Amino acid sequence: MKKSEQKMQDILTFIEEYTKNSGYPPTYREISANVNLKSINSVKKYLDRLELSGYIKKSGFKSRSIDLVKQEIPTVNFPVVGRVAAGQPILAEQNIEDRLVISSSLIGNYDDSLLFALKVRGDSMIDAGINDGDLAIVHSQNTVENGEIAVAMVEDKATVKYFYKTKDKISLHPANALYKPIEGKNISVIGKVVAIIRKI
Amino acid sequence: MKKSEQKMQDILTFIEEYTKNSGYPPTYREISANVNLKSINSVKKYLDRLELSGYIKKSGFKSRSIDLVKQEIPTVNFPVVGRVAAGQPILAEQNIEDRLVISSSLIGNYDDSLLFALKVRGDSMIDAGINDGDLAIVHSQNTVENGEIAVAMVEDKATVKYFYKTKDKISLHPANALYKPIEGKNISVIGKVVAIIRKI
DNA sequence: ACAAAAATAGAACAAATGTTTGACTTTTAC
DNA sequence: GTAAAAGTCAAACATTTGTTCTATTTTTGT
Repeated sequence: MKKSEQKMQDILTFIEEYTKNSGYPPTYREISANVNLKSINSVKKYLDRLELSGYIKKSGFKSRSIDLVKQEIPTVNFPVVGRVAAGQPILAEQNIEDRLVISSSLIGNYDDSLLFALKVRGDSMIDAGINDGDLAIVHSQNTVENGEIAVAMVEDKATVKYFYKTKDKISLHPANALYKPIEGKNISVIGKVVAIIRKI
Repeated sequence: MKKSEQKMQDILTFIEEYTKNSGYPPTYREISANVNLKSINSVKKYLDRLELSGYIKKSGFKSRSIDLVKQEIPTVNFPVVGRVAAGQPILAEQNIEDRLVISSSLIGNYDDSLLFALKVRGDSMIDAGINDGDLAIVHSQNTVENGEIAVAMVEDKATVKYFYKTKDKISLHPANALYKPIEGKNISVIGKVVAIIRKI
């Protein structure tokens, strides 16, 4: 590696760290002081190269206007809801216990604002690999396809089950021989389980 | 709400958006032009208030030195490794297929740089709720406690199993009656499974 | 409605920051 | 090894940018 390429790398690293720590990018002089370059002009030349190479973007004559064109990992940000009370909207302020972030690629291509997480209670879905205490990532929707895992409200309580619908009724199937399917008209789907997360 | 409090809110929002879009914070004049304030001095007074209230931090006389004291959700960032080849270090460049981010709170209190993820192959751990295709988040370590779920190298292949050690041998137990435990001396633990993620 | 307090405006100022220039030194490529 | 290219340095410059000051207007609390 050329000596100057190493310096280019050093400068880029310094900009990244500085920006992360401060919340704003460094000045040319701050860079020069930290990468062992006594000339501000040298810094400018390196920054010009970094811009040409596509690592940063600058806006001429503006101070601290180094924009790192970083390849951030895309994420989704969603609330964890605690008890789901009937009547209330699920995402009401008082239901939200926490907020989490995960890579978008870990779930499907869903709208960020329609996602929420719910702690699974009980072992009724254990044969589907969903254990008591697992966190279910749920996409809010009023209907799901047959065979998909749904979150549904049954007698004012949220439950996670396989969803099946025939022409005359809806049934929720557990994945555990110890439990019986739930059937009835008074079942409303509130979402589809799109991912499961378990802390071990 | 007081009129000036609304303006304070507007300014904070503008700073957040500007910073997100540009990668660096706005100048006083840019703020003044965008929140309908013709005086730069007014902007300064608002920023002073915002700093007193703890919403931002400034460094006197520095340009664009508005640091948003945002309450970011803490995350960990780790690689997804593909095939695990024997001999090579697991985290070698060529093994890394992707990088993911998840909230720190979803795993234990582990060192960011020792985490990696591995796609689970087979159904040998299905009774532990770990299915074929699940993503195991693994903490690199050379030993685990009895009963914990480990990633171990067996005949040059990585496998996920319950770990048990007696005084004379190590055994790896599947969670599936169809499989038999693996025993032997030629077993090396490379990590402990700390979380499971499944995309449905 | 009124007085006090707060907010706004405009201008001038000083510090900082990016740019340019030219000479010198080191590195690179043959 | 040598010449060309690239990198470094220092200084001067122009622009941007935060700060300060004073007067005026608007808002607030009673």
